[in-house]
Amino acid sequence: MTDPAFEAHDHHACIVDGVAAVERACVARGLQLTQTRKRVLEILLSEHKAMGAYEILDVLRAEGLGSQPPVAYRALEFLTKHGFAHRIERLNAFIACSHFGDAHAPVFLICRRCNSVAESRSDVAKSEIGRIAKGAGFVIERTVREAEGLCPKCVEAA
Amino acid sequence: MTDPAFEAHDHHACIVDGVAAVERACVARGLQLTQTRKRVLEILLSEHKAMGAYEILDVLRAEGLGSQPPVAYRALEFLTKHGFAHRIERLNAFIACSHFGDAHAPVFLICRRCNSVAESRSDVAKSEIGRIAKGAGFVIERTVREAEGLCPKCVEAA
DNA sequence: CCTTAGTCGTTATGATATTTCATAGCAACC
DNA sequence: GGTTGCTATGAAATATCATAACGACTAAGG
Ligand SMILES: [Zn+2]
Ligand SMILES: [Zn+2]
Ligand SMILES: [Zn+2]
Ligand SMILES: [Zn+2]
Repeated sequence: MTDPAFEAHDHHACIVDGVAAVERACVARGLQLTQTRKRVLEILLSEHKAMGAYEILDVLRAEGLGSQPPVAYRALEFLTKHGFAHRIERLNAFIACSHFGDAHAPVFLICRRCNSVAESRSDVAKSEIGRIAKGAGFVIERTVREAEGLCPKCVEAA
Repeated sequence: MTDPAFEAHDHHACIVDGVAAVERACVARGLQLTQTRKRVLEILLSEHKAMGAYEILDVLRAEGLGSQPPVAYRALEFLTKHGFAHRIERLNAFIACSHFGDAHAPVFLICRRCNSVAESRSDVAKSEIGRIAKGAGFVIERTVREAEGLCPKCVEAA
């Protein structure tokens, strides 16, 4: 078992398919994928890495799509709110969702050497954090599960 | 099964015992629990809530123990580095460790209503995130596992 | 036309974190 | 005693991340 983010793949298709899927979802759910929102999604899809809000803003600014922080944050809020992107708490950064579809509780593997980020989905109910919460009578609404370390390539390189 | 953070307990003992345990550990490991470090630990222990660095700094400043951000951050770095406190990524804030002792991979339950935070320990190797990483050939060095939701009290109140 | 909800652009501000350079205290060693 | 190395501090500036607030624009529905 390997992960797209950690191995070679047709990345152009990654981007095209990702945008198309979100476009379909927005139509289906009556959401407006405005130009800025779409562009931010493309920027996030352009690499399997997490990008900071200001890094994204730099690109928008260069393209004349906005220059102030709220422009980027609003687009990111839209994308994360609807599950098209995720926020990586450990990095204060964002990444496009790579398990697109329904709502899910993502798990991230973050390589500290090459900065790649892989997303896995997981069932909170069956996870350890779910078990702990249940035992404590705690009702989970959202989870943050991120592991930092070395990806297969970087382990090999080291 | 319940959690200290989520139920009534002798909180004064919580603080005293917590400081005493860290003092012993510092002696044992040859670490220096300086006045500022000790005071920051006490501040963190004073509540089962996460506190922001500047919130802590305000207290230090009022007591003449330092007024600049690095003063608070250095003490927090010391405490987190040695496992006496943890950083809650979701909140950009810090909390005293409540499972004091050896190195561990903490799991946090964060109540969004009353802001209490409970810490559990867990074995990464046996957790879902560990299983996912293993399958991907990813070597974990650190994990962030935080659940946000409602604690037992707040569930009942709602 | 008018209203309303959503979006957008901008200014200003707040909150969090790091970098940099300089200094103080202390113990080991010669 | 003087030097060296180490750890902790102090102080200033800067970098990074995030939100509040307000007015203007626009599309959809009556
Ligand atoms: Zn996802
Ligand atoms: Zn890597
Ligand atoms: Zn702990
Ligand atoms: Zn609560």
